[in-house]
Amino acid sequence: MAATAADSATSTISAADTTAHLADLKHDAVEEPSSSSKSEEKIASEIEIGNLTINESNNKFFHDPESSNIKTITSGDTPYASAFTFEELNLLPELLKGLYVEMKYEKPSKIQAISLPMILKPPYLDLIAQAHNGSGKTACFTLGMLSRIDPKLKAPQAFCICRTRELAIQNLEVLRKMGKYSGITSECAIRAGFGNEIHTGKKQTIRPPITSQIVIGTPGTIRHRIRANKLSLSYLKILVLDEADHMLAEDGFKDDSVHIINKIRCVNPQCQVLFFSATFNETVKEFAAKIVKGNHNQLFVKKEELSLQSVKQYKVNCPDELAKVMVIKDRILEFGERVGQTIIFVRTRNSAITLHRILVEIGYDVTTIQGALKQEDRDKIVKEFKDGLTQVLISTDLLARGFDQDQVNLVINYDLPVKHNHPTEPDCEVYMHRIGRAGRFGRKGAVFNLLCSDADKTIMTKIENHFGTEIAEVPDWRNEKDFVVALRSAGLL
DNA sequence: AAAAAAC
Repeated sequence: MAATAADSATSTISAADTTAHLADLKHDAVEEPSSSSKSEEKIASEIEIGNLTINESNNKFFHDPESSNIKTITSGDTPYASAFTFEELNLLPELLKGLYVEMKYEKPSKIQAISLPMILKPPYLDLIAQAHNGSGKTACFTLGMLSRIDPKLKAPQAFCICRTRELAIQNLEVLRKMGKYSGITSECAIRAGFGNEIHTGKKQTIRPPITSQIVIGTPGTIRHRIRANKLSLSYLKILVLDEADHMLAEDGFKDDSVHIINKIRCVNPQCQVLFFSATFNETVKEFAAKIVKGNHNQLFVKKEELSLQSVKQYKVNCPDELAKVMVIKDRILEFGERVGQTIIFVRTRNSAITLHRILVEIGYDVTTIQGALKQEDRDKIVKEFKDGLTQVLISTDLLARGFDQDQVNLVINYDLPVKHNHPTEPDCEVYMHRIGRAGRFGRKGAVFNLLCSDADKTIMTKIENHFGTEIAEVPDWRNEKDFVVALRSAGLL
């Protein structure tokens, strides 16, 4: 195996490498610096796949919430060393100031340490990057975009495509905060104003071409602006797909994403492409690898290691739907409200409306968000929740991915996520994203899965098997004490 | 209507 690796034109780096490692880059593997006498066994293992070399890397240098490994795959011959500090990344002083003063960052998280050198170092290879929920992916690509902008050139140089308008707005907020001292201009490209309202027939306003240096938007709008020649591709240096597995797989999103990428490749073949997500199933992984340019980098996490250690998962058997409602109100939220905010996920818009009505009827005030609401209402509900004015939010999978609110400690799956074309099969990716709304950046959290049929139990088991985890059961849905124990064991009470 | 984006 070592011979094949040495013979190949590829070189391998360890994400755990230190500066001392620079001299060692052509070697097959690097010892984990902190390893004991058993260091021989700790040597990074390499597997040859096609022209790619895989390197299992151990990185113990960051106090990251996750201790699990990120697998580095690199093709091409550019060596990369992880960044222990932001200074090593040769950022402009204005950006460093943004990181320290505005973002209050001290040093790179694990995914930032590994991915930022890959993003920022010529020849600016494409990157497929997977990392845990709440581990700092957004900062990776926002910093990547900001760093690559030529400040003197007032034209779009970076795009970020997001799955929902909420996510586009959230990412723009992060970018502007981080880039506060940089003078770099940015804007959202999302469909303004209307939700699902019917057009009034008002004449369209004539839109000027976009001059912002960074454009963050939803796929339909970006595609439309490009086609209308209002969004230039001529100076584009970097394209980011946030929640990339979703953007490349789901009906409606896939078409737009692929179309935009192809269009960019036509005009601007050397444009760097970054795919970021907490989840990449095997199918999407292969598809993504076909889309990126031949020489590219990949970072992956094993699905068994994707669960957040700081978030405790529970299942609760409920005899019927009413029991679910009672569990939410009288068992979980009774105590849960003291420890932070809660998101309750449901499967459909209708069950969001129904659950909202029932909870209000029995005297419990909640807010609800789903895609059929007008955009201004959606914005208001998100803002109230982010400002801490509301405590409990019911949501469809609209907020399942990417939504970042530190104070969310509790996630309740009123309905388990299932595949739309296969209602007996769980959607494990969505499950992982939902539970990732709690426990941001290593915070404590708890998830309650409410089950009320054999079908639910089967789906739950399939989820447990998929991630190789066992989910603890709350013994009796009627027993308040059982829930106190659960919350306490999650570190929340 | 699974939900989401958007013409």
